[in-house]
Amino acid sequence: MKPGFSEALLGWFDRSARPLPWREAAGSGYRRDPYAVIVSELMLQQTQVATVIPYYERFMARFPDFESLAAASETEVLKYWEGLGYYRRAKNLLALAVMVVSRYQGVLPCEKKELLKLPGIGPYTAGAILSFAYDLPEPAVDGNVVRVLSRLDAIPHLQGDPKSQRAVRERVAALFPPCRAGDFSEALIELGAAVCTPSAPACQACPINRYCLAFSLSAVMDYPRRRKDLPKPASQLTYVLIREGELVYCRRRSKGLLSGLFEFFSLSGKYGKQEEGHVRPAIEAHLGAKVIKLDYVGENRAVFSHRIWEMAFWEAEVSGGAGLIPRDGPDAPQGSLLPVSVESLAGLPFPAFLAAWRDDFISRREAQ
DNA sequence: ATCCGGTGCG
DNA sequence: CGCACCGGAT
Repeated sequence: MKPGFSEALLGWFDRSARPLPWREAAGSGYRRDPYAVIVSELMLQQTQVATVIPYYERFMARFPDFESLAAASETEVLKYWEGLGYYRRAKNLLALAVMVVSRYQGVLPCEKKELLKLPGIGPYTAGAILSFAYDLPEPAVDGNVVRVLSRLDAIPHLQGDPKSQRAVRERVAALFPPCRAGDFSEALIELGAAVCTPSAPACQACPINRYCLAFSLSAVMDYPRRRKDLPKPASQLTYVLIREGELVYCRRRSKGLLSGLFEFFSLSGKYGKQEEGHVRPAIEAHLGAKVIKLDYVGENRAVFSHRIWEMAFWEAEVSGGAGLIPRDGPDAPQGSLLPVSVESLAGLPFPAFLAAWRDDFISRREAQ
């Protein structure tokens, strides 16, 4: 690399870095608080900065350190994660806090090998912790950095490809300046997020464009190569928000997609406005209760990384169901419905596409 | 409608 | 190494 590269990047970072809540200086010898780095980096996996900011603020106010988080219930942690997606990250974060408190006396290790043993910590996040918190010259290679380096060297890396990630890690390791490792690491990511963006890079404003091979070849958009996404199979289902008096029947998904989150009663198959004649007997058969009132609410789609759900929403009022429902508490196995009071409904974690409906339902009940 | 993205498992 | 895992921005 020509001389002046890291100076140009760091100078731009000093002028332009956004003042993000997790970039506050830490006390006590760390560049940044390791706990704050973990929370923000777990949230930032697969998720945009603007989305994360309010979640981070609420989470850190409620769980300010490993100890407070380790003592929390999974349901409460998921509630603070509600709407952020990829809920396994929240469960990993809780498990990590428990391990840090029980096995490391509340102090995060500062060795890559140890960090990689913790749940939710892979090569990127380990590098981010080591460079952001401990100021060590460990590469933190995320999608931004792969893109920046792919363009800088005009190497057609394949996004998400482990071989490309490894190659970029080695390249970044060789680029570290003699000091300011943490700032350098963050600057590469910041540049990818703010300047060297995927579809509309601001090359004219880029502080390192004179070092960029793809720019000099007028071929920036050729790098990196995008992985072609697989087709997403669609499935159809029907959700029914069943109310009996001041109770709503919910269940908790125990594995796979959205596991740990709550949902309403569901049927496979999408039954729309015209198919009340199928929905009503299905509810009555499952609950052993009489449906007093049944309203079609609408339809919705949930697009996941690998599949699509096409859904119809109904609301039902029943009587005579409560005696037949096992009252197993919040960790009841998947499939068994439990009655939840309308007041406590807002405190349970639901996937985003149901949370909006739930909140609308609650405000309609309050308006009465 | 399309684009974007780390970790962990088998 | 392919696939499972979400939601918001554009």
